[in-house]
Amino acid sequence: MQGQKSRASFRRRTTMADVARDVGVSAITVSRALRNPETVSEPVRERITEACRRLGYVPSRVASALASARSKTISVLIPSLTNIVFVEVVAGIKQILDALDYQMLIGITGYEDQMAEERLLMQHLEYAPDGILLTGIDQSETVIRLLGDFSVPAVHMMDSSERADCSWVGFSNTDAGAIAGRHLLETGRRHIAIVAAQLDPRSTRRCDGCRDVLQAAGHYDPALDIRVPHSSSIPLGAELVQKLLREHEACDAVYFCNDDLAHGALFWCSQNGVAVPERLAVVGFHDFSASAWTPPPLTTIETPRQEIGREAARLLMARIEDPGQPARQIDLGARLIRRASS
Amino acid sequence: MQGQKSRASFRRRTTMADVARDVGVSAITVSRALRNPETVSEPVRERITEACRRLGYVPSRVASALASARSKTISVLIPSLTNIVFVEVVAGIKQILDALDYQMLIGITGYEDQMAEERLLMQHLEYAPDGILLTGIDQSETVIRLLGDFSVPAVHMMDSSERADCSWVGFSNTDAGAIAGRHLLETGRRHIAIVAAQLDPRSTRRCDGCRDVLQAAGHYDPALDIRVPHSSSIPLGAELVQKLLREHEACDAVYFCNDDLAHGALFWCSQNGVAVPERLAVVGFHDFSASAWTPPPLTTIETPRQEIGREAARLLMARIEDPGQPARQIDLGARLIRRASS
DNA sequence: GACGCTTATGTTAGCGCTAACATTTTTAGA
DNA sequence: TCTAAAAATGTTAGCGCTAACATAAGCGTC
Repeated sequence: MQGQKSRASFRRRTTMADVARDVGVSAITVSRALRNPETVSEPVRERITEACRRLGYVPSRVASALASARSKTISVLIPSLTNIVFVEVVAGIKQILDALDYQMLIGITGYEDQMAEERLLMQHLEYAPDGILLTGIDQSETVIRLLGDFSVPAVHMMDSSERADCSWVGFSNTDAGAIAGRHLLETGRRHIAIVAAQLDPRSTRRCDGCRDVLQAAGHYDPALDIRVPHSSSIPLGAELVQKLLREHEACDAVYFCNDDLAHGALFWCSQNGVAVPERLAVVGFHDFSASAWTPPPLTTIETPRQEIGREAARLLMARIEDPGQPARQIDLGARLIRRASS
Repeated sequence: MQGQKSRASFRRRTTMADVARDVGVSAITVSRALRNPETVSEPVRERITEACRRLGYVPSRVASALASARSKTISVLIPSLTNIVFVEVVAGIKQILDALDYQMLIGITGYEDQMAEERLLMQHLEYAPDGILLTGIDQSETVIRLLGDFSVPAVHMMDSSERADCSWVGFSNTDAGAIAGRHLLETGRRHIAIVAAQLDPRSTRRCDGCRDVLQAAGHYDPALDIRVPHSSSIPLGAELVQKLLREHEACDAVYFCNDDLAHGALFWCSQNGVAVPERLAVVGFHDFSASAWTPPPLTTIETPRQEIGREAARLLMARIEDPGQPARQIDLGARLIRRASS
């Protein structure tokens, strides 16, 4: 317990000054040896490295962040941690951040109103993140203004936009929905239901994209456009398909805006003698790992979620390095995976 | 662009001193008004609150952390972000932290060796976390020593231990495996396979628990104890069950140490005419949400993952508040969910 | 009305590090 | 050999906040 300090109750941590004293150089030299090794002569650098190890020195990021105005931290705001879709995005982000020695703070917006996102952003600004990754492109004016006021670079994920003044990495949800609609029309379906849950701007756009295609072909039936606010799940999919078939006998296809709804529908159909795709074609969205194995395997729209996370993180890092850089937009697309359910 | 500061290129953020100057008090009074409102007289407090809002003041956690030696941050070390099991634990943790205004840094150990965990811990110590949540109880001596040296309270999750000197929240993987083994024996199975992937100490313990029960009953066959290092997935489950049935005709039951393996097995069986449970009983582990819907629904061991996250976070917070507190152990148990697959 | 006692606010210093500039030492070039 | 440039290291100050210790103001009390 030597080296006890009055302020805190625990053993005082070894500081850069301790290492400097040990080696016989100034603190800034230690700082340089650790951050820009090439600016320190080799013999000194080696003695510093050795002393760090010997003394068990662990640098303080907190002090570093305060002194340098660089926290080496970014905030990631996603709607949910239990939805595997966003977790995969986060996993992609983390891959890139780990390599660049950045940390990530996660904020959960919870599919709530824009006010909630503003509050969450303000909380995260307290941590002085060097950048922010946001889900979707429908942030409020306040959010945009806050980001500007605090000069925090931001990249939006999982959607697309025409605006040239914001950076995003994602795909067009509208186009992706349209792909599903076209596919069902092309396979001869004429009574196509659109079923969505967990209504956020992105799933709404996916539905609208599909609807527009059906409408243009003259096969849109509003009674088959079912959007419920509940959160997306397997049981909900089972429940909704059951209701749909009971109330709309003519319905011969369903586009679900999430694979888990589609899985629920497929399980229910296989357990209740509804032939898929003969009686009912099913298309999902996101291509979850189980979708290749459901009875029957699910036709769905694949979205490059990890890749979106990685690219968004790369883009954000580039903008942190060089804040003058113009906004960039990266459309990674979404594509139809055709399997036996349609 | 008024208020430009020389050091950083962006607009200088409003500080506590700015607010203090505006209101005509000292900085410490502003600090108190924000952290311990009851220690500041009402009129002053109101003027401060108003000035904060008007000036768009956002406190700096970085400065606060440095000055107070409390980062209001904890580190959570988990093996993987793509495995839903750990994400659910994290979701539980986050619930508690949000309410207490703590943030979480996530570290991914990647099922790797203990050295990797040590390196990761050292990295996280740079952020001066107020506490750490670890997965499993098999950390190396170095990890334990580091935590002691830096006086960082730790709570282990997802497993149990006899040791009274460490805090954990979880369940006995050994017992959980034993439950599966007993269940299969009780339903008359005599050629029970144990199949595991992603071998970490916890899944190994789950297998060993099952093995010991089979052994005690005289029905353990080492040839049916199959443990592969690959990561757990649906396709792997399908592949392994196929191989198993081909090579061991007598086998009449399988215990999988993860539900996704079991799902793969069930899908393969249903697509290849293997009757479950008549020809082959299947038991999984973790009770994923899809397990109630597979063909047939899967018998599995339910583990309270969100609850483990919540309780672990609560326990950690209690130990941060009062470091003198003795270590506590909370066994939340694991229980058999019997469905049609056995 | 001087005494303690509480409540409200202020002063000072410093958390551990790094930016900016200053200085010294080395190296290269004419 | 001298000079200029480059490389290596140091000095100073301060990031924005809070702990610890003043101090001042209110308030009853004998």
